[in-house]
Amino acid sequence: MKTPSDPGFAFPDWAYKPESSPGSRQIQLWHFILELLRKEEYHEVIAWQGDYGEFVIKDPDEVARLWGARKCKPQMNYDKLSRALRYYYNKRILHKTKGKRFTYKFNFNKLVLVNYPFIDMGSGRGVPQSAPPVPSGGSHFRFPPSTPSDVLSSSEELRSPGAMYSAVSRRMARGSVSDCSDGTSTNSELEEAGAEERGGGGSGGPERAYRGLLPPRLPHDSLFRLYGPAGLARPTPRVHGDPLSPFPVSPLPGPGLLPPLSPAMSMTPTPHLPFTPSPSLASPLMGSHFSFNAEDMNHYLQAHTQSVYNYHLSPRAFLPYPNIIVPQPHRPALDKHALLHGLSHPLGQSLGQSLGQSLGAADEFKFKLQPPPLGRKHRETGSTSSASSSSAAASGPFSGSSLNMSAGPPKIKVEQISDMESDEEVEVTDISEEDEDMNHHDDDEEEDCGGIFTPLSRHRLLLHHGNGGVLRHHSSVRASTLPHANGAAEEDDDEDVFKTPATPPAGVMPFPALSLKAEPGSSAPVSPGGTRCIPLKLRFKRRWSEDQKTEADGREAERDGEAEDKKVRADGQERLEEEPRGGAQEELAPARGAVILGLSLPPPPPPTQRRASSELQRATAQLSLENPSC
DNA sequence: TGCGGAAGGT
DNA sequence: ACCTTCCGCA
Repeated sequence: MKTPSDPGFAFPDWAYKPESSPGSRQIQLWHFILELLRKEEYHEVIAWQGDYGEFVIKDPDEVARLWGARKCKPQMNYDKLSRALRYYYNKRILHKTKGKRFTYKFNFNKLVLVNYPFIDMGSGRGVPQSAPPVPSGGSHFRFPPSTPSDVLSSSEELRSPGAMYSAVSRRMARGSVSDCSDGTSTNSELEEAGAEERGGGGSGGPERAYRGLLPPRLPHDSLFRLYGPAGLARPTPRVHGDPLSPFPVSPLPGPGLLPPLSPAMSMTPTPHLPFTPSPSLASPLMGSHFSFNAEDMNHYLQAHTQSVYNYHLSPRAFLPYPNIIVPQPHRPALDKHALLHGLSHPLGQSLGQSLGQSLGAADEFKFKLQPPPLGRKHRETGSTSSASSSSAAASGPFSGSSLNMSAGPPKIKVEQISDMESDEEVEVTDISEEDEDMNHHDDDEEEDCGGIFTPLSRHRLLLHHGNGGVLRHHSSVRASTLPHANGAAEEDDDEDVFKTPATPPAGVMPFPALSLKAEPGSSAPVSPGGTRCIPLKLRFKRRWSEDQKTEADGREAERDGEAEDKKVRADGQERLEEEPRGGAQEELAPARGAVILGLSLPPPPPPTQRRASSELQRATAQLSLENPSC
């Protein structure tokens, strides 16, 4: 199949195809939905609601019309659109919120938001509820078990928890946009509409901010600092450079090596990933997740919610943003790495591209994560979730993140090892798109890809990177080995997704290699060599130790929240927020961090965290929804 | 309303 | 692969 190369790392197709990108003509429905959700202009027709990732189609006909316009299918109607949405159930991209009309919920874990930076779920602003998606609890995310579909897919598609973070970041990076890529596109109706509203609305504010989020890759250091490594302490490591990497990159290898894929990536990964959740990823080793301080973690968490973050991004996403790339001036090492990875220069290239190209194009990155899980379906029924949850957590959603790229030498694949049946797969997605040019004007809210990377963003990104890097390695490495710790994992699949968060420990890391750069104070750049040189093992060990500590703390935190999901809905979002807090936090934390990195995120988080969220939200990029060509 | 099979298109 | 279209069932 797809696998291109052997190796392995493959993203789900849907995650990273270029076509999927928002801008592209081939935009996928879920991408489109996210785009609409992120735009205030459309909040009257579709908006985040309640639970994290939950949205309501307020005007089905209009949404269908917009979708039809985007796809040049004038005959589109809600009946058809909803059929398409139902297909997502099996893919686990979406679930239906039972009992609520026209209300669906994204399974962020799987999504690759990458592509969408915009996702912000909530802009909150306008929207009433706004808040969407963010999970406060971070972990909570679980979906409701309900869906049978969960089953799964095995494919790569879904599952990877860990990844999420990355995704987020990526998204940020990307910005969205299609336009960027296409250049042309974009605009169409949506834009039009948007324009109108915007003008009046003021949407500008937040969104713009959002853009900033993503920084280019470089930041890791910065990020790191921000949060302070303190916690971490780990000196070393850090990450590497890439920040991003959530994906994939290569894992292991050297750390430093790879630069991150995309800017986006950078962000994400790093930090935290929460854990590794996925079986695959998570390796035993990892268990620990990376460590960051608790505090740091918390921050992250707060900032975003984990869940959301989990999305994977698609590779392409990165591409778009040229800017993202790393700022750092030099980084020789990176370059090299970049090559491997695909990332290349800072500037221009977006990771994505490179990745694709380098790796081989088509598959671009192949990060393969794991094989698809089989079992889910069976389990679904059970829904059991809770138990699994923990386990799940472990494997969690996030785990996916680990993506790895294989870049260099070490290639680490993330494949599952055995494949057990478990499900967990890791996904990784990256995003890459090509970036067009570097410049986009920021201005636009909508389109600009460029905007995304504003300074602000950068900072944040940086943070992520720092941490992330380390983690990733672990994860990646581990992934291969790991079995799920929990047996439960199997079951959860569905839930997994949501759960993800919980496990803190692990760490997540999904990000592989890339990140690793070193960072420390000294030079940012990690040289590939350098980093690599150091034995990874050592590094891991160190981390591991730390992680373990953390884990211990965090671990239990996880809870499930299964029931909650469902219920939550009923209550409303609010509940969500509350729950998470307790023990969950810790767990979440990692996740969140990711989020932060990533970026965008959903909506507003809970009150406490809101601020972070908001920032994220702001960051959101813009995209154009419709397709001009039609 | 919502689900999901089936056929077909790209 | 990802819908789009159509349709029967609940």
